[in-house]
Parts: sequence; C-alpha cells; structure tokens
Amino acid sequence: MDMDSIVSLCKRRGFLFQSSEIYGGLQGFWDYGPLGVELKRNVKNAWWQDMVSGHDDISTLPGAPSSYAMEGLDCTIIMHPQVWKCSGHYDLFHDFMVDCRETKKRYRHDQLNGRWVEAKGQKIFVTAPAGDEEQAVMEKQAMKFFKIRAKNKDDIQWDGASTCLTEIDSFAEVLGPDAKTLGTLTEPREFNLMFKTYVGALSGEEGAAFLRPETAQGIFVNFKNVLDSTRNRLPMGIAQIGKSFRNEITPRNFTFRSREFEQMEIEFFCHPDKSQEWYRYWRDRRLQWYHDMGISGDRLIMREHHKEELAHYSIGTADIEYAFPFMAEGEFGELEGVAHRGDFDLRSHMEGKLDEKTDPLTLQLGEDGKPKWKGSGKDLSYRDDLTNEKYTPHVIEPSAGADRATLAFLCEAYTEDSAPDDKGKMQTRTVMKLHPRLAPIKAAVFPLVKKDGMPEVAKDIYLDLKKHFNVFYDEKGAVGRRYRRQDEAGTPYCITVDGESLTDKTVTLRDRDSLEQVRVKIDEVEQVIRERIDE
RNA sequence: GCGGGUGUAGCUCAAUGGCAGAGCUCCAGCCUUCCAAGCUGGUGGUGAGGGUUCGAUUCCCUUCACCCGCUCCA
Repeated sequence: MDMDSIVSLCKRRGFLFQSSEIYGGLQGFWDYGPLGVELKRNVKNAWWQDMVSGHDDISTLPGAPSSYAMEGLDCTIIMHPQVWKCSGHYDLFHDFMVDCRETKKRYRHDQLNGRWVEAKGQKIFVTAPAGDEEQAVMEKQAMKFFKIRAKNKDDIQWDGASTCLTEIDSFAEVLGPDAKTLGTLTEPREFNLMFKTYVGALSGEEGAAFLRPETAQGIFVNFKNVLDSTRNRLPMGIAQIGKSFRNEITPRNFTFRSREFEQMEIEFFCHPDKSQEWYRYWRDRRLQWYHDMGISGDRLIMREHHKEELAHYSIGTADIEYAFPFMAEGEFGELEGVAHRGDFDLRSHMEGKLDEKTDPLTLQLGEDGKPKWKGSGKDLSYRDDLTNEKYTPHVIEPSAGADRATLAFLCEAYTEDSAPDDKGKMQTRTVMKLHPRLAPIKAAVFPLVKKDGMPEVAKDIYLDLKKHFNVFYDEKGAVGRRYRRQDEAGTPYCITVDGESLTDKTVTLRDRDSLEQVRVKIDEVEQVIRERIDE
C-alpha cells in the first residue's frame, strides 16, 4: 500500500486538501474537503458518544475498578499566559536548546557554562549546567576526558573564567556536560513551539499570549468548576475536543504532523491509590476503541514506555500506535498517548510549577530561590464527603489526535481489489472500507435507469432517508459506474430502484465490501441501514 | 535544520526555445434493466516570482510545496 495512492484519492474525492493551495500551500496545514469533514466529524462524534455522552455512569464497566462520571468541556484556545508557565510548556517550548548527539540529552543553551582548558597539547571547552557545582563538574569532566588522575590535576591548565555557552560560536571543541567525545552538541535551536499572539490592540509584551499547544490544560484549570457544577464524586473524567497548535520544526507525512491539529483528550481524576488500576483500564479501553472502529490488530500496537522514558511521578505511559504506510517496515506512528500524570498538573496550578526531576515533587525554584512560576493559589484538591478524606487527585490522561485517527482510518480503509465489469473482464476497484459509523455517506440511492418512474421513487426514498442519515442521490450514467464512485467515497450501502420496485415496493441493497445484493422492502430500508451501521 | 529528487488538465503520462497532446475522469445529449458498456459533443493545464530572449512550459536565478534519506518530534 503506498501513501501516494491514498493522498491522491483524498485529493481527488475531497477528503483532504492542502491549505491555501491556490497560493502554493502552507507547510503543516491541511483542509478537510466535503467527504473529509464528514469523516472527521464522525470520528469525533464516535469518540464523544462512546466516551462521554453515551457513558454509563451507573454500572461498573468491564475492567474498571468502579463506576465513574464523565463530563464534557470546551475551553478557549487562548488562555492566561500563566497557564503555560505552570504547565511547563513555556519553559519547554520557548528556549534555545542544544542537544547532545551522544547522550541524547537536551540542555538550555543559556544554562550551560564552560571554561577553556588545555592539557596534553589539546585545548577544549568543558561545559556543565550552570550552578554552584559547575566548577567541580567541569574539573571532573576535563580530567576524565584527558585521562588524568585526580592527584595530577595540576597538569591541566584553565584559561579564563567560566563563561556561558552562548559566547561560543563553534561547538567543534566543546565537550557536552555528560559526553565523552568532543563536538556532540548540536547548534542551538529555538524551541518556539507555541504560536505567539497578542491580546488587545497594542502588541506589547505584556499582552503576549499563546495559542494552546494542548487542550489538557483547559481541563485542569476548570477541574474545580466542573466538580462544583455537576455534584459528581470522584472518580470523574473530563473530556474535550478541540484545536491545538504547535509550531513543529518538521511537519511531514501528510496530516500526521500538522501545525494546527485537533485533539480528543480526557483527564481522568481519581484517588492516588486507585490510579494504577485506572491507568490500565484506560489504556486497554482506548486500544479496544480503535479495534472497534475497524483498525486491524496487526497494524495497531500498544507500546509501553520504558521506565527511563517516564517522568518519575508517572506509573506508566502507553502509546497506541498505527503502522502508517509512510512509516518504515516495522515502525509505527503514535495515535494516542495514555499517560499516568500523578498530581503534577493540579499541584502545579495550585502551588506553582513543580520540578519534574524531584521525588516527591517539589516547587521548581528560580535563580533567586523563589518559585520559578507562581501557581494560582487556589485549592484544587478534593474532599471525599463519604470518607472525609482530602487529597489531590491523580490524573490519567488518554490524549488522542483526531487528525491522526482520521488518517489512520483512511489508510486502513484504502483497498484495491478486483471486480468483474459488465463484460466479465476483471477491473481494479478502489474501495474505502470505512467502518459504517465513520463513513461520510451512509447510503446512496439510485434509479437503475433514468426513466419509467424510477427516479421519482428513488427521490422519495432519498428524501426520506435524508432525515436520518447523510445520503446521496445519483441518476447519471451506468449504475456500475455509480457503484464504483461510492466505493471510493467509502459509502457502505447503495439502494437501487428497479422495475420490480414499482410493483412490489422493494429495492436492492448493495453491500460495498461483499458486493452482495439483497431485496428490502422500501418501508424497511431505514431500519435495515440503521441496524447495519450500529453493528 | 541538512542532502537528494519532483512539480504539465481532476488523475496517469507525453512533447517542445515558436498554436502544449493523449488516455481515463468530469459535464451535456442519445442509448441503457445491476457493477467504470457504447455513440456524439464539450469543459479544462505548464506551482509562484524574476531574469536572458523577438519569443520561455523548456535555459538561468529566487521562492513555495510535495516525496525520499538524515536530524528533530510536548
């Protein structure tokens, strides 16, 4: 299966277009066409229905530790700038960073200091994170590099005082803070991953704001509002679907990495003691959802992060990944991350940005010893009125990409098979085998030929079905051609009015995947389609 | 961010320093009783900007986008 065919079909049939195409396009931005907008809306609606509005909050669902509540939310894209400082996005997304190719560690360009040092006829610049211990660390690094014992430390000659790495132009002679070889640091790169804008007519820095890089923070800051307005007890999930923006360095692979994208996120709040069980529940539940929507088992995997990849407070993170056609053999791309986030987010919005490297989590301090970013000071903890226990809830976060899911469904659906034409000759048929729930058009209605009263009957059926589903009417050309067109659009059912229909009030219902036709009474068409979609 | 490639009609592909062509698609009409049939007619194109030239889709420069490899990826 090659990606070009899928991209071509998406363009040809109106699933996806390049943004601003008549002006040459814009990297990292994509538009959904008439079929695409229906498909993506169906993806989001299926998720919302299955996770939120259709949620059974009375029973204990299979695999769940208990029953739980689910609520929805729709927050603004631009939020108070302090939100991103306490969430950590500001620090993470807004600095010049250097990466070490050897150790894969990343440092802020302006937070590495270093000194020139010479020994054994070689002069290098050793670096260390700025701080009280930087001198000791640099000495240790230098001696290790030059293979000099501690007792001979006078063999190395320091040249000049400690200076910031920002003063150094070429990194060829620079030794990274944890590296063994020279020149492993990349050029400093600006991580300006948040789109910046200005609130108010004046564009001064005091009005600076950001387009959200994730929908999650809107949920955290509204946690108390939702809790107070719904009378819910924990455990409770809050769901949100909405646009997010990241100024990705390298957008690529069709819509997979876009700069404007839509997320479907749940923040699930629970008691710390139960968080591990809830993590497993959500991980398994979300994987199953993709299966239920038609993604086959061998192209979908769940990858648990290794311990080293996890923030220390997290019990686990699992990525649900799909084998996209543009990925190398055996490689997968992330559809959704299910993360155990502990109480990091709520506490950061209460107390101020926490330091992820501490255990237990403590307030991150600035150079002046004061909290780096102040929190809201509002109490976001929860009092269980049954046990009278007060605690800060732990959070499980299933965070899905609506565009990535849509793309995966498109890729999974794309099929080429062979079907005989009216002369019995085999022809390649392109068919989008989308799950009926996701299909943009649920059914197409055709008169077999454009005469003998068939169009009139077909139009009546069309208008009747239109009240319930997105249906499509077509009377032009040969019926076989009309079937093929619907195959490419992913329409699961075609209803054809023929001569018999006029006398016995039945039509044929043609199945997209099996090509089978069954006769159905006109009065029962709506119900038959409804049953098949819900299967 | 680096290197390589590509850009001609909705799609697949031709051609040329001098009127840009075909097949399929699409549209209209005729015909047509179940899987891209047939006949007639029709619409439609050189990614953008600049330069060289009498004349550029073709040569040169810039730019944009896409693809491949590396890099990166909350």
